Amino acid sequence: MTTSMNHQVEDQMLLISEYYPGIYTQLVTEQGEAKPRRRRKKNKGEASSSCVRKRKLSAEQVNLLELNFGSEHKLESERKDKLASELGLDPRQVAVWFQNRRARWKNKMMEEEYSKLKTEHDSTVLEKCRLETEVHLSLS
DNA sequence: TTGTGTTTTACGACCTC
DNA sequence: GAGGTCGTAAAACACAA
Repeated sequence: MTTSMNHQVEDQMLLISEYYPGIYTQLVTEQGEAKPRRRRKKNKGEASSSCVRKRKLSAEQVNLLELNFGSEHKLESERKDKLASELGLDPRQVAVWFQNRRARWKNKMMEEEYSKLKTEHDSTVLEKCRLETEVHLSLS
């Protein structure tokens, strides 16, 4: 737990734009023309037919994954294979875990950035009000 | 219990390099 | 073509009523 806390602090010290330079522009398509994504078909194949249910990763597996994510958010294939064999997982699972983890991290960073901007905005509005009152008083 | 909201795992579609 | 993001399905989990 303490290590993941350290990673959280490290995370906060990095600017989100360093990792995702196009983070904001990616949200809006060019000309605002959003192409509707096609719906994913349900996988009637492997998972359901072979009764392989989605299972949660163990705490140890998650710990090791978090540790790796803390040191590097991107996953090269060599590292992916190594991690997968260490954890007894499919390399695909490791890749998916990293994808999802990056998405969660990005959301967290966005939330932090939003609340930071909101605080700045609020204090600016307050200052504007203060200055307006000051001008008002000096004119009357 | 069970209904409901949230989180986690997984994947398809699309994008970028 | 490999590996990324995005959006979403569905299982797993938490928890109030």
